[in-house]
Amino acid sequence: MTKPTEDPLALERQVCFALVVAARSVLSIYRPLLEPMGLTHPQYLVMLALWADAPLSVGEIGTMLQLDSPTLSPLLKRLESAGFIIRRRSDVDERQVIVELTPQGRDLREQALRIPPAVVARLGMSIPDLEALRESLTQVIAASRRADASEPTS
Amino acid sequence: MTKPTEDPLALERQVCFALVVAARSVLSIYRPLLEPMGLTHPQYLVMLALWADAPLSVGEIGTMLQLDSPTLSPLLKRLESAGFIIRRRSDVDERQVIVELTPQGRDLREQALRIPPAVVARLGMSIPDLEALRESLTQVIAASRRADASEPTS
DNA sequence: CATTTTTAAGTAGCATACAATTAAATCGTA
DNA sequence: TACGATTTAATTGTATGCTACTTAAAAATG
Repeated sequence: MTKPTEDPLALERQVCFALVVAARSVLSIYRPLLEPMGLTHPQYLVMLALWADAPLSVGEIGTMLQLDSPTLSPLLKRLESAGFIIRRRSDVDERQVIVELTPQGRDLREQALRIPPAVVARLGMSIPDLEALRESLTQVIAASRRADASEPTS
Repeated sequence: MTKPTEDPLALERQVCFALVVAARSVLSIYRPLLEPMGLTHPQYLVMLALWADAPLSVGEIGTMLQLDSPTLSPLLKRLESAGFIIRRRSDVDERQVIVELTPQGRDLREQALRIPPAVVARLGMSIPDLEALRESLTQVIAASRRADASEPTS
């Protein structure tokens, strides 16, 4: 029974504040689980994309993860020096860089299978609650994308 | 009617992926609105905390925003050189640094009042939907904090 | 009262994100 | 076919976040 504030700038009313803190909080649960695998969370997301559908171009990974080349390029370099992926220029279109899994990168999937259940266990939230949250977040993502699309280009 | 995948590592099933992308997407809506004020989103959050309850120590801001001193220190320096805040050592406890608003920082609140409605407008989501989302996120934050608290300390 | 422990900020180093720019390859079209 | 426009990555520079460590001050303890 918290008294509702009328202040529109109250921290506890800001959806984006809740969003940012929730993301950071959940990431802090992933971190110790991913660390033994030698992956950060963004790197883990790239690996998820590759396990689902390798090989992928940098651009395709960017579309799937909503990340740009300035973020992906150094990240992919680190994944390559870790031995999980290989990057090569496409023969068909030399502008594109194709990202492929190494056997080592493929093998990592085995360990990754333990991550989602471990996260759910540590969170202690019900699967339906998490499902509902994911649906809700997907709506926000769609809404944001619409907003971006209609933004006036200078 | 998307066919549900049985793959537990499918990107579209990862709550944390949705969380991270949603946060980034909504931030991209704030960015052009905050830029004319000369604020980034984390800086905006610090200002919200100060508008609500200045003066605050660095530690108090960290508690409210769930941020540590390594993040806050440089951020506060930038807010200070922008002329929005002043930092001074506490007289009572010289370990603490007290953050105070400048008149300029106080005045900025006027412009900030336009931010929340502008974000809601651009998102195009209903207030009840946003409220429900915020509630849901607050649950996740609480769950994460419990998980962190119970984490075995090495 | 002296020493140890704890606490509050800050610094150093690393890994994202993002805006702006660059470089190279491809495409479209005259 | 030549050439300007577009596309794909990468690079540069700035601002978070986080881990590990440092410094200084306050608190606790013998």
